[in-house]
Amino acid sequence: MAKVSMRDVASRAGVSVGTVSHVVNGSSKVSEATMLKVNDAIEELGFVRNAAARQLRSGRSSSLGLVVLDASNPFFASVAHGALEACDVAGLSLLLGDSGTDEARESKYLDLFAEQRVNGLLVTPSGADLSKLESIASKGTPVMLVDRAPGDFALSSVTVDNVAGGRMALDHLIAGGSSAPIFVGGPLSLPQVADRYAGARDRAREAGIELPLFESSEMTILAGRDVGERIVSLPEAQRPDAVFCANDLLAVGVMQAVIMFTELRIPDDLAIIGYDDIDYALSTIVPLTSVRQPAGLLGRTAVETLLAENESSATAHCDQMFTPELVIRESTRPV
Amino acid sequence: MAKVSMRDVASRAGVSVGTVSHVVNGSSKVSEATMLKVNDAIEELGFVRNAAARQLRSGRSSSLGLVVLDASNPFFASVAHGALEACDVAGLSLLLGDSGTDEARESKYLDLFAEQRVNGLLVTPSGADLSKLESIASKGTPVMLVDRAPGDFALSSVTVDNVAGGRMALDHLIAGGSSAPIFVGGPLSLPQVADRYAGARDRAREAGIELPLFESSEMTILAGRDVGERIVSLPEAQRPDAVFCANDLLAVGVMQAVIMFTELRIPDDLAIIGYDDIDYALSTIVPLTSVRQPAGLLGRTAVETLLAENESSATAHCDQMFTPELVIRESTRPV
DNA sequence: CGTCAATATTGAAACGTTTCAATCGGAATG
DNA sequence: CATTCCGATTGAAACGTTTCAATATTGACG
Repeated sequence: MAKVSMRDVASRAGVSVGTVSHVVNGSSKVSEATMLKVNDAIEELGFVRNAAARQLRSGRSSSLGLVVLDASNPFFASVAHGALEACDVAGLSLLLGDSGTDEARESKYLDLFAEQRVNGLLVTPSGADLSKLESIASKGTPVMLVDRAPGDFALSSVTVDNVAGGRMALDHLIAGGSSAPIFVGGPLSLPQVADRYAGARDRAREAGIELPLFESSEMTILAGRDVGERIVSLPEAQRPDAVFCANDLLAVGVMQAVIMFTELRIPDDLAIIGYDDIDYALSTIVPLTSVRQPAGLLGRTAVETLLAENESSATAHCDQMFTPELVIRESTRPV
Repeated sequence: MAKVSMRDVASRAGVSVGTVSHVVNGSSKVSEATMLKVNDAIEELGFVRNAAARQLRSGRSSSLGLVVLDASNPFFASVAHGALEACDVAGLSLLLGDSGTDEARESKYLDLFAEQRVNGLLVTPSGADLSKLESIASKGTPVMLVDRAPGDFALSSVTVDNVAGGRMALDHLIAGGSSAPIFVGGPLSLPQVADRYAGARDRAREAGIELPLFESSEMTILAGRDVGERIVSLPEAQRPDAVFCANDLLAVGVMQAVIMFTELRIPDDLAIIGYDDIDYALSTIVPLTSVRQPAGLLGRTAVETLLAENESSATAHCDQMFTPELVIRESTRPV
């Protein structure tokens, strides 16, 4: 066990502790010669700086906290991945928390991270009440909401524009000639789903068509397959010519039902468009057109914005909204 | 910004700093009355203990480091999830690192975590040379390899028995009546793939049959589809009656090729079995039989073992190997 | 050779805890 | 009333840095 402190390095190199600190941090001019001596001593002794001590003395911490709803969900995994990239270039460590959409656990992580005096907090909150986060932010720890709008709370956020995404999807379907599209997604209590539907319905109305809602119980492949079975069993006159699904998993489920139970051709008889553009989207039987959400970018931007806010110690809150991007593949008709 | 220290709490409560510490940590008997006073003061002032200071003084850290190959990969996301659960019960924080299978980045995280004086390190190493990890471990920081055997290096590990998993898969195929199975997977330089193949081939030989290898370039759906196309274009006499894929993504790809290009029925004409049992496995068109790897358990066990080793400060290294589990669905013939 | 400025180096005081020997105040005992 | 003992409390010394005013060293210049 190496318990080597700057004191040891200093005495080995024949200089003072202050000088060692300067060498290690480049905080002040040090002559070529002493620098060499000190670096040699560090090498020989295997000195490793003590983050706790430096943080205590300097007051600056070198870590960020990230609390997600479910670390094993690919979307959040990508968010974490992106956040990590940004931390990397800033030389920061990332503390990970997983609330499992449980407010108590979320709160526990918040407390834990407060003790660590993290430089900032990235949180996808579980509940509707963000007052604890607000109070943390007002005490000086920058807080950034991820994939969640702040509503009335005074917090910064990084989100993706779900209304625009919904509109985008319908735009594409209509341009491809669809005159009887439907929307699949749910529950509508999820703000993300509600917004996507709202955007899509608006665009449909502009074209003078309705956008019937086929609500799903959750956002999984199986739920999508259930809805798909409902769709294919409709009388032919009521059958849609296009389906917009609130995420890719639903779209995959719908596609499976269509292929298993009908002879309908995709996209000729029925176009399908998903949302998220997960990795599996381009690997479905008929490659899936999808509205891409930049999960990694979300994480990276959250970190960068937080750091920038920290820098400028601006008190103003900043809401950053990304515009999703349409990725056209073979499950929809070309325009 | 609340900068409240124990000193502030102490003076507010009219006691000494030491007493506050005892109240906060329950480290020594404190009378009911003072305890109340102190807790009141803490509440009023909004005191939060400073992890850096306590770590510096006590020498004990309260965090673990986890370095994975790719944080956005669902397998590692689950590992992280499991590790987090175990940290949770132990009251530890988890620092996350993502090497992207780059040894330099891995090394950078190792250094970063060394500065943080983490209580232990969980690592899925990128390269073959584990001497840096070995040296870290010998300096006193417990290191646990995750999903990777230590080979000749003196390190503890938590893995899943890939040989047994491969054997298990073939066992099931043969029991279902297969007489001409093949193996799909690659590159064989991945120890995981090589072991699965070895186990499967052994079992096949015991039954007096060969297990031809269809090597894939990587372990993705697309690579699987490529191999699938090769398989379906074989002359009928050479066509296998069962396919064992080194992971589920490959299996999905093979399945897609079979459904797209042939009239073969799964499992009657061709059985397919995958590996990992990812969430999507039960959502494929024909639900996929798979050899389940307990990713979450892997992470959780890694943390628990590491903590236990830490406790006992045992110098002996411990290799823990899980046995995978066969999950039978409709893509294989029942026995 | 003396002086001055510039540049390198030093020393010591924090930072907020934990920890432990020392002290205090009572209650119980003789 | 003096003593002993015991639990509750205190005070101060670390822990390993950073930081900054103060000092030492150097080189250039007159």
